[in-house]
Amino acid sequence: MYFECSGNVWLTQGFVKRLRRDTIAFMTRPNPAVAQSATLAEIAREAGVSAPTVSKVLNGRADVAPSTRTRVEELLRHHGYRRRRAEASRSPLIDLVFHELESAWAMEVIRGVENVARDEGLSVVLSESAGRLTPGRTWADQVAARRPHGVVLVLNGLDESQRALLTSRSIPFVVVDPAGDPGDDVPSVGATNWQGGLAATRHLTDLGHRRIGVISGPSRMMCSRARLDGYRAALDTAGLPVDPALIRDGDFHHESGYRAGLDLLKLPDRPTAVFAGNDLQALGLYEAARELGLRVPEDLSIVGFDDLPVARWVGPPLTTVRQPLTEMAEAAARLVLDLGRGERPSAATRLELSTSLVVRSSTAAPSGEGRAARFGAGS
Amino acid sequence: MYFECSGNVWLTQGFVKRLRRDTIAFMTRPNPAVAQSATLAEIAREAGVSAPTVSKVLNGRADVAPSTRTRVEELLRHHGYRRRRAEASRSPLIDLVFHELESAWAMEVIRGVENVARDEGLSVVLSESAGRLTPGRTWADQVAARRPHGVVLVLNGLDESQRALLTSRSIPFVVVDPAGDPGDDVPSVGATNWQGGLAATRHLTDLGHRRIGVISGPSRMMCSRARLDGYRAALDTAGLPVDPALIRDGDFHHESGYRAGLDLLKLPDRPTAVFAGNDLQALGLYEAARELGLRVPEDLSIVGFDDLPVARWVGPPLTTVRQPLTEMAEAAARLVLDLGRGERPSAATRLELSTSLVVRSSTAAPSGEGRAARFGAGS
DNA sequence: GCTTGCATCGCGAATGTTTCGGGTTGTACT
DNA sequence: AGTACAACCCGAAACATTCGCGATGCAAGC
Repeated sequence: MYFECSGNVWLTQGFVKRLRRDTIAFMTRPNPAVAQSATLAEIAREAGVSAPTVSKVLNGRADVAPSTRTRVEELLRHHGYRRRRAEASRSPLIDLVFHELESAWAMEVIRGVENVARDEGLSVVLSESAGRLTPGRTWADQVAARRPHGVVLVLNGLDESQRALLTSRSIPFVVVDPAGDPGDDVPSVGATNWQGGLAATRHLTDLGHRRIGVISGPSRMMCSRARLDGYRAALDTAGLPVDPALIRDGDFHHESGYRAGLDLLKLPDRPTAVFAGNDLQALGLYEAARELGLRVPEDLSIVGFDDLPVARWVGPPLTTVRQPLTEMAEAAARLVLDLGRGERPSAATRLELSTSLVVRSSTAAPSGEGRAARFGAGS
Repeated sequence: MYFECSGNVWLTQGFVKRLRRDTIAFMTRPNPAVAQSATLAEIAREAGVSAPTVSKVLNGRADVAPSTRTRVEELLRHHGYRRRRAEASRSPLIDLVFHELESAWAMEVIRGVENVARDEGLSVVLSESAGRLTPGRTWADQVAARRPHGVVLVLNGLDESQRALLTSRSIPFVVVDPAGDPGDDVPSVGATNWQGGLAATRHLTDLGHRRIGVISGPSRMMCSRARLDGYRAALDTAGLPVDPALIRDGDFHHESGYRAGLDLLKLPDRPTAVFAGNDLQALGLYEAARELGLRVPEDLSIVGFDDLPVARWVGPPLTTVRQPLTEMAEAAARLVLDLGRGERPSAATRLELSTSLVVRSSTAAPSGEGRAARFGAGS
């Protein structure tokens, strides 16, 4: 066995032993200047409580009076307390918290985090923040209690108190596809949604479409807005007007794609193509088109977003913007682990992986217009 | 707060306190007859080693001489050692181990386990057993190290040594949809696959189909075989011959459904209906049918199995056999937790949830035959 | 033969954690 | 006012686990 000593210097056992004997254990004594910070017991004494109480504070147990808790926390912070034994008391875990555990979307992310975790010998803890837990205990409490190496969050919003909790326990975290304001100084990983929306729409304008509808995601989510703006930019570039009547809101689920689709397709001057916002909404749109007897892509071109596995499997295979969800999750996991090792600048990192258009068979030139169909439906 | 006392009797705090005061703590003393089994320290003394050494044995650390290890293990077994404090030294976790983390299938199972876990204040640890870990450490080692309340397994096979490891750490486990021999005395949760295959096929015979193909799953998996046998039984009941030419093997993935579908549909006397074995294969079959210009359900009826969310979303919506994956996973999770509490007879439990046919729009009466189509394709 | 290098094994002491009984306080009911 | 009760809070003691070191044994080199 070897001993690692301050970074990259390795000492053999024999050397250490000789050194210790020769120097009469002078150098190997814990150096008070480097200050192994106080022990739990010392903190306790100073705070005028018992060791178990301090332990409880550290572990976020419930039965500590708020006043005591703050006093102890103060002292802990002041002393820069660190568990003396067992810095390995971080569990070999990485937490993955979804706001809502649904759809194939989540699966891709899970896979990505799983991959990285396995490489690092860690396991993945999955939780959903939406449903309520035992009252008083949020996901953050549970996460803090198990001391994982890091947390990957897929949330709509990050509560300030939860964030403080993680920070105080020095558990690093990264947000995937954050919905919040971009002003946040939270490290995050996303995709180039704007460019994706642009590419999707430009693909349609390039095919010759002039009336292009869009079903946007929830407007509170940044990614929806970015995609929508990409759509607008593409229309603008092509010299086409942005018609508010062709813009519909959805919630990224199948059902809303169906409803918004019916709306759009029943317009007197219906669009010949629709950018569906995501793949699930695109599937809903398929259904609406079927119901109205419209053929895809002959009568209606459709572009999705995400490139879920199912996009390849539906009929006709869906043209969509590939969002590298698995890679994004991998990047997030790696980033959070690096943060834990202190290997990254603490400057908030914002990583954006690029999207790419995947052309399949759900898009074609508009048939009813002046220009003849230029492309067939073949894949 | 209430105190539970031996099963269903609940005592109020006041009552307990009064009792304790009045009886001068006589009755509430730990009863030596109920024998809190030996502590770690006692075991250590008896074995002639120190407490830390026993601790290491318990936790499977490496640095214990084999002879010492066996001696201590012997004593532990002999005394029926149990952690005295901290029966809660089980982490508030429940492990969920997949052989392969793929497809929407897994997502449903995850959701089910998640639901139960949240109710119980536990978190879910997800792992995949297929890829290799750091050499020498299998999923079972990791699971054993974190002492979860239970393990839900979704595996093809359960290694004997891994099983022994879990048993020796008294970590209960349950297998979902086991692929192995039914002779196993492992508690498990499944679905009525045979009945499902029967119902799917009978639905087709009832519609008037006479040539019904089937794309089976991997034959080593019990569920595939059960579904196939259900298919056979249904044909038999309807007085139809079982034509081996109409039976194809798949691997439950989209691609194999496509290939097998092409095979079947190119037969000179092609089937008018196919039971696709599962939903993914049904989607592959859709694609094959599209490619050959066959309409579903007019020219070809298709029945799937599983009822994944996507089954509702494809065009036409897929008639399929609903397998209550989420409920199965919930049942498995509950079962494994009950096992951990010793609330179930140790007799191996085999739970089978029932499947049910969900008729959508991918099935109709055969059109080319004597009897006219009786049902339209509308949903 | 003696030293050196290295690995294995086990312990003492330090450290953190859990259990669970008891004190204190606030509240509702008599 | 008195009683009963439950919530809340804390600590002593019991307990498990880790750290660092020493002891021992083996093999190679001088």
